[in-house]
Amino acid sequence: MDGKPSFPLGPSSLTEALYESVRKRIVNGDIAPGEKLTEIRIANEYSVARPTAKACLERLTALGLLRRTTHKTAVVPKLDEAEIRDLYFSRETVERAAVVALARAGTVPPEAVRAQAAMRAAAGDAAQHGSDQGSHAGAFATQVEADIAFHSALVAAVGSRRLARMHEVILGEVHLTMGQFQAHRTTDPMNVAHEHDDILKAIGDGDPERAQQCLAHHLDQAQGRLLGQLRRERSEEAHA
Amino acid sequence: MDGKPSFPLGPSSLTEALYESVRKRIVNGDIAPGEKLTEIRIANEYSVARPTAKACLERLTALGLLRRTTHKTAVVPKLDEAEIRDLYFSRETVERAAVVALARAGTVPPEAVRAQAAMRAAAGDAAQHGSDQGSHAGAFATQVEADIAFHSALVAAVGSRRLARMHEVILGEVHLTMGQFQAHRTTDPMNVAHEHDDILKAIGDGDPERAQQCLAHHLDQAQGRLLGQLRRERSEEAHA
DNA sequence: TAAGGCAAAATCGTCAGACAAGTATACTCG
DNA sequence: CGAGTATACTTGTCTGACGATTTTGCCTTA
Repeated sequence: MDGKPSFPLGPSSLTEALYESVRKRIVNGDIAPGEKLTEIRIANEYSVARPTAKACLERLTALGLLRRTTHKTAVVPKLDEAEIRDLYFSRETVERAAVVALARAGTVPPEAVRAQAAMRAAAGDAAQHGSDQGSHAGAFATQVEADIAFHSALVAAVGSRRLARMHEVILGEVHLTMGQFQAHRTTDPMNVAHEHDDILKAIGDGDPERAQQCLAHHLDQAQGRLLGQLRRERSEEAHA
Repeated sequence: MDGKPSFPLGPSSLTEALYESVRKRIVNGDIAPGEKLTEIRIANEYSVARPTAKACLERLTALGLLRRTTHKTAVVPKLDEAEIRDLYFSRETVERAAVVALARAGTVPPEAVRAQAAMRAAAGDAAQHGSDQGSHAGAFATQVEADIAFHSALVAAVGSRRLARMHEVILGEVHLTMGQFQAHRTTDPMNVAHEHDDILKAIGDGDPERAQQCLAHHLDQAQGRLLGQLRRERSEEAHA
């Protein structure tokens, strides 16, 4: 490493830091949907060896954040309507199993409560800076992270390593769509926070049926916002 | 490649063939539970470059067939009771979603029917060669493959790429436990075939509730056989 | 002008060889 | 026997290279 890397890596292990950095850039739209991501580009931008860049791309591909087939350049996907539906169907499969298990145990995960508090704080920030576009973007990113953290915490709290791994397989795409479509902007963040509260309450009350209903409603709403935004973008393209 | 590889690779792409070969050796016990699997060993046994061996091990690790952490040698896992329970919990999460979706559509997957026929044929072979240990092992392996194919076909028939990917994450371990514990031997293969028939019938009848009950029963039975075998092995070890 | 073909460039797949870092094993000493 | 140290082994990452595949650009033809 004799060059000055464009995206400096921190003190943690190289491949881990590389993966995290590229992942973040994909999720936040810095590397845009449809954009090609070559091993050589990553190797140059981060001053790492090409095999290291390759491993990074392979990992991102395995987690749905990139699409890549043999002998072709990786590309950041943009999900269409059918894919969003499939994503949310699969998401619900995993997360329903999680909330049902938690409700049966009557176990409210502290991490989910913490993520919910972070979500409320971010929602408050968003309302406060409504007229300040720069801080608005920051608060929005925090909302997304808190939302992801909430759902991840629910799944993680079940204590099933395999359920968590299956969740991870789709979480990249979930995160990607939230970044790409920014559909969160089309609703009051407090609505999302209320839906989370409903889920937590049903879990705490030991009511598996209600827990899964609240979750299904919440995910339906989220999916609906994404699909609405997708249709808006498609209609804007048709007029351009 | 100037040496003669110990395990010759076919005409398909190198990394794919390597992965398949090592995966099969792990599943059939040729590379035994607890056994360490170094990059250097794979590179030598297959006459490939070490990075190629590394990529193979990483892929097997991602799919649960190996355990590997940073700076340590990969090892074939042997699942304990808690892990088998977790595996079957997660398996049921995915497969229940699949049979419910299929039953709602009243769609019996032709591939599942085909796998079921293969299973019956293998069960017939097992009964016929009951006293011939060599062919018995072959028929057993075919039963396992047919069983896996049946369940995979159910999930694949939903047409959800993400559900299939989540299933794949656990399928390696499912396959691994079946090979390691050979618990299939502790029941008449026709019992398994009947349980598959029940699932298919419920799907064909468009009865989601019955489909998931039949599946749950089937997986409970399978899990019970595995746990029974695990306890038998543990008690044999205690006496050795 | 548009389409097709071909050559060059770009990218990916895999390799050999090497050095650094981390872990495991063996040996020695108290 | 246990602890510490040295050595061996393995993994992480790199450089440089060759071969294979895909993409791009240019030229020719209809």
